[in-house]
Amino acid sequence: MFSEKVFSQVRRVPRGKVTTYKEIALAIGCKSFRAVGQAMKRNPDPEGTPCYRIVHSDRRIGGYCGSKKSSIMKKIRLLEEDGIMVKAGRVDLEKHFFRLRKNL
DNA sequence: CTAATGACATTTG
DNA sequence: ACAAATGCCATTA
Repeated sequence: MFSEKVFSQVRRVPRGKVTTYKEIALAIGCKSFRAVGQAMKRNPDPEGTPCYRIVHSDRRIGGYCGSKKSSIMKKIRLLEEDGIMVKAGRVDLEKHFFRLRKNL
């Protein structure tokens, strides 16, 4: 399943690190960042798949579940628990960006 | 198979 | 920075 591959990448992300939909998509082998997000929505947290570590490429958090603003708050909370400071829906990708692809 | 949608990305205004 | 438009892939109706 496509989602399974997505989850695999997310699990590879260590604590205190985040990754982008694009990276995950590329790491999987396609360019469907959206399909990645969908996989999350369909599976919020199957068994150890912290989707809150997934952020946009613009340093935005985006959503998490349900609406938007209300959901990012929870994401921020979880990210802070991991040691990632989030300000106004922005994450320090340069500090906590985990590269899934080996070569870069 | 086609149409529509989605927690997106990128470009343009 | 935001809005709109376009592209791309997967899933669902």
